[in-house]
Amino acid sequence: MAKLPDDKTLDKMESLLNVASDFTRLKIMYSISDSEKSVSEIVEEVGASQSLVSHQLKVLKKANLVTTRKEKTKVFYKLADHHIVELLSVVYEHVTE
Amino acid sequence: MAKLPDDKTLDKMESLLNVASDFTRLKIMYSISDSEKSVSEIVEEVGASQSLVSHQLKVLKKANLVTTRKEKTKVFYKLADHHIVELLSVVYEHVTE
DNA sequence: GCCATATATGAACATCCTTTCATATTTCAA
DNA sequence: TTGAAATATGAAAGGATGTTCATATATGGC
Repeated sequence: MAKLPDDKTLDKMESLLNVASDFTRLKIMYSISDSEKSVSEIVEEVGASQSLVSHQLKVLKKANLVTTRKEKTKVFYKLADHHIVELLSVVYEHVTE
Repeated sequence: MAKLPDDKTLDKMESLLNVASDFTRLKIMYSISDSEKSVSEIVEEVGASQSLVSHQLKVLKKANLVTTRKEKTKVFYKLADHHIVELLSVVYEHVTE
């Protein structure tokens, strides 16, 4: 395994893991892992309140885990890159083996 | 990407990510990623207090991320399996690309 | 048994986080 | 421009979490 990363890198790793480590946000990430979805669609799929989903989407966006596209009154969210899916896969494999 | 896992699995994923998402614990995991180490060696390498390291090792052990081996007065810790290293790698790649 | 070393534990504190509730903002249609 | 739909925001409550400090427990050598 590689050497211990410097503190700055470890900080970023901690942040990423922190953002990923939430039940609601995990559901949201899975919800948009196939294709982009509007907030209301995510709310529907995830089964959480509109407010909560909006708050958590903001967290995900601030951490650059998702990107957005606006169309009329709707806002579509999707995962920022493939690393996110890989991360979810590795974690999923670990807990379901 | 796969379907949304059931709540039980998501709970486990959340727990694993939660445990991994801490600065001190990340350092500890890297410290023992090459080979097993005693608590005092980990304390030395990580640069945190003995108490903190012991507390966090307990967290890691409870989550089954590490295993232990006792020898005389020393306790050696090592990563439980290869998934942990993979997880660290994926996260590292994401934040350093 | 007694001491020194290694490790673990418990309480306390401060900080951060998730969630809810109420409300604000934006955008379009009529 | 008024209303409705979609999304975002702010404050507040409640619980969880990381860290420190002091102390306890265990183990082996003498």
